[in-house]
Amino acid sequence: MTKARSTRVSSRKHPRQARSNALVDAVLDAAVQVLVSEGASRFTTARVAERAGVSVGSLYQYFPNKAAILFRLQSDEWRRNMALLGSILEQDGSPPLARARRLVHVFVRSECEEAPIRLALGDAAPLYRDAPEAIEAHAAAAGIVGKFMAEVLPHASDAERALAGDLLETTLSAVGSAFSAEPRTDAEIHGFSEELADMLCAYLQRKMRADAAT
Amino acid sequence: MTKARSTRVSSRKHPRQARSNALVDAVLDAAVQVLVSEGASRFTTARVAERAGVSVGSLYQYFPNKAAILFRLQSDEWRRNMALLGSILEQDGSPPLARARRLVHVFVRSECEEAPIRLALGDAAPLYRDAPEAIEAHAAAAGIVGKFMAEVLPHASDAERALAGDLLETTLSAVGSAFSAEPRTDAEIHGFSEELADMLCAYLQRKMRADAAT
DNA sequence: GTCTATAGAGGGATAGAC
DNA sequence: GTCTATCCCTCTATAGAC
Repeated sequence: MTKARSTRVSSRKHPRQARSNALVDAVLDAAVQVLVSEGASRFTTARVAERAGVSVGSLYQYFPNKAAILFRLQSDEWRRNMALLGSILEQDGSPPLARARRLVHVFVRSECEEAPIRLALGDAAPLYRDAPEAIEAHAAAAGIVGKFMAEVLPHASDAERALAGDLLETTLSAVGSAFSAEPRTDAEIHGFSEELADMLCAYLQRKMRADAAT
Repeated sequence: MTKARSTRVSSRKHPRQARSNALVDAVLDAAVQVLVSEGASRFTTARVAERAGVSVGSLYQYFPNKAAILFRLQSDEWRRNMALLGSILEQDGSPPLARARRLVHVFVRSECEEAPIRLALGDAAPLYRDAPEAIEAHAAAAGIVGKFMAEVLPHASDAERALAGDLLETTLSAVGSAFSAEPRTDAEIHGFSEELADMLCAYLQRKMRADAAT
């Protein structure tokens, strides 16, 4: 039993990247707890170790330094978002705009659920934007989105598709993140998602009309 | 003469909020220099004072603590963005969608120019999101955008207008910020702005059609 | 493998001289 | 008003016992 008191923070779906050490899991869970409950500036190795019920010494045997813990948390989040993106956008069968709309709803809701950790992580982690994992994640996303765009705009040039896909990806990610920065009710989430989906679909439909008129 | 070497960083338009102390200006300029050249984690009162050519003691006579310096930088940025928003969106004469498009171009370019400072500031400032100045800035923005929306969607309900306006504001701000996180060429800035403007206009036009069919 | 104890560095803020 | 010197605290990371 961990010391986890009342605050349910890590929704505990995501059964943690297969086969790790129990201590590593404890540290990562504790890291999330500390980040959310104490804030980024009070995120220290000592506090994480204490909350995890292990000693700093042990912690440092599995993580070379503090940044490595934060980085691992960030990587996990990237992986989850990739999985989400792929699983929804690649469902053949339903029409493209329906898939896009569904993605918006699921993604925005997911962002809201993980907002506390995401915000604290953003404060604590001076952006791993250039890390290989980040490049890789972004490439994967671009691939999935690219496939989607090819389906939607079959006659457009690669450059046009890339630009449009980039705009969609950036918008979904940035707007979802900004919206979830404040606590939201279910109704707010639904209403805003619907409106955001409207915007993206209006844009896509305009593009599709132009593409069809080739 | 300051020690400022080669890097031109603060575009030195914005003649610094009327009537301040020279020392305050020196500190704020130095703060930007340190933030951009050394990064958020190395932003210390000692370094700022050194770069400004004053002592820490003097610095602390004008700023109660380190956070106050960062906060002042942040406030200044909010003010500038408000001025930009108002000056473009409230130009009567040109049609609404043209103003919106122009706003996108100017705003994205502005964001790119100030990206280094904005990024570093974001890393350094554990969220001023709830500060009165932030609330105030956001309220001012909502007012300007609200007026614009009233012009564009005269028959819509207040709630509908608020939702649409909120989406536009959030999108412009969040997407502009995300886009400018990486260095961009002039061509990239122009192309992306045009595409973003297309998206926002496609959304607005759909809304306007629905509004006209009341 | 895991612990305790601590070295070692850095930085925020202030006291008191000038 | 401005400076120098320094206090005190926090934190990372490791050394060495068990």
